[in-house]
Amino acid sequence: MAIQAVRGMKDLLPTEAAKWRFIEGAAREVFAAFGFGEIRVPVLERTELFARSIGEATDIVEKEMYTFSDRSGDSLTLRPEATAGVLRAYIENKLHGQPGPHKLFTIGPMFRHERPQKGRLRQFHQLDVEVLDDAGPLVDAELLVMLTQLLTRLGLRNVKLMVNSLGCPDCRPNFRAALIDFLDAKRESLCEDCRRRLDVNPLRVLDCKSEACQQAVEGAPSIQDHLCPGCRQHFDELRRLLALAGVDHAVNPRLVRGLDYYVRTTFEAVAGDLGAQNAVAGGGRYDGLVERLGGPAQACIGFGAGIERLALLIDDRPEWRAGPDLFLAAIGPQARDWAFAQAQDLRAHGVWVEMSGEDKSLKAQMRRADKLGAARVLVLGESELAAGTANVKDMLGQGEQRPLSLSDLGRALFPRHYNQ
RNA sequence: GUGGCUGUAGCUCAGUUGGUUAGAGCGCCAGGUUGUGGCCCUGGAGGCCGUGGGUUCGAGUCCCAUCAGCCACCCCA
Repeated sequence: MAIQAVRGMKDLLPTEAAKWRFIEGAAREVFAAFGFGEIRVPVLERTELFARSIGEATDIVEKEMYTFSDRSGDSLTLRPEATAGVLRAYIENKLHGQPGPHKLFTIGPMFRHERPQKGRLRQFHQLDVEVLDDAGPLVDAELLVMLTQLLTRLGLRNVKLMVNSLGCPDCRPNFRAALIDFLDAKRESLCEDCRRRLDVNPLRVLDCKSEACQQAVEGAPSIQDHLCPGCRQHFDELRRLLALAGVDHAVNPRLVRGLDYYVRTTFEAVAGDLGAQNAVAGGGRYDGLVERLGGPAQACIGFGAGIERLALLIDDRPEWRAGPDLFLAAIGPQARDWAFAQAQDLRAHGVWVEMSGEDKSLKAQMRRADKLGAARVLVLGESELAAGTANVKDMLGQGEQRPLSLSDLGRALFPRHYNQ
């Protein structure tokens, strides 16, 4: 029995990888325009880092992390998200000593032991963006503009941006208390999960999918009515700036986040045609986190976007399947030797060349060239070799052929490649 | 972690109430003029019917277990 990939871990084949390069390339360009620098951090961190940042009581930390002891007995964890590691690196390398704000992005795999389904894998990949040491609503707005530009660049329509404010340590407790008061009276009509949530994380009851809960939640107090003046002003300013930048969005007072560290601005980009796992990007402000991880008190904001989920929304493009620039169809040992040597020279100039690895009939070689999607084929036999001239066939059009001197083939066919 | 559906050729799938050598389309290979692809025709290769047990004279078809995939719950990107 052949060995299979670990559950929830997927191979990325060349065609799919091309799509990923497109996504990552677009992200790099957009992020660069907003002044973000790349940071690469380890995939393994000390378990404690995530317990402290994400929150002990979250599902992620409680039951979804890949945690193990290494050979020296340290408890390590494959990162379930990127922010904690980036902040650790930020603090450890004392980047906070430099004048801020610091804009960082990273791209890579995350790991969560969940049951796989559409848009959800155990190893998945995120584009992750963080702005450190900036409290203002202007950065919040810029981050959302950047996300919007990225989605546009990727050709994604039918993605909705939802924003909310979660309040801060000053005002959230009030809201929380009001919410618990309200829900407690309806405890009986809540689903089993939500009765548990009521004690652990009452905000989550708000976005429960069960109909009973949706009804019960009808008329519940809204965080939007409980924001303290500071949070209120922050949120209003954010919305004003979003309007100025022309960013379409909706305020969703029930939008909550699964990680404990979020405060104030939170947001989520939701794709209409993705099924149940429809959040394609999500993030928010985490002002107290750097301090909690042992750094200075600095306000920060960031978001993560799921590459797999973005990829599900993007159709293949023909340019990702482009074929060789030239196929060398050689007949006979001498022609094959010449073609072999010529191929290496063309490649040294950056031309994509293919030739048949075996001594096949010309017909077979032509078929091969066609299958590969070669733009042109050079037909080369003993007589052409002797004459120093061979036909080049255009495979993309009607198949016209024209004779070409073999002595400066590369320069004649690919002047751009040869003139630099 | 819970529930439902699915697992037959490289891919997409047929496979009658359990009954001989398991099929199709696409793809692949070769040929259809001696040195020219795409369309067409002919031939060919390729399956421990996910895996392990069981029932039966006989299992791709039935039962159990297991693994994997999909979808949903949950959670989230």
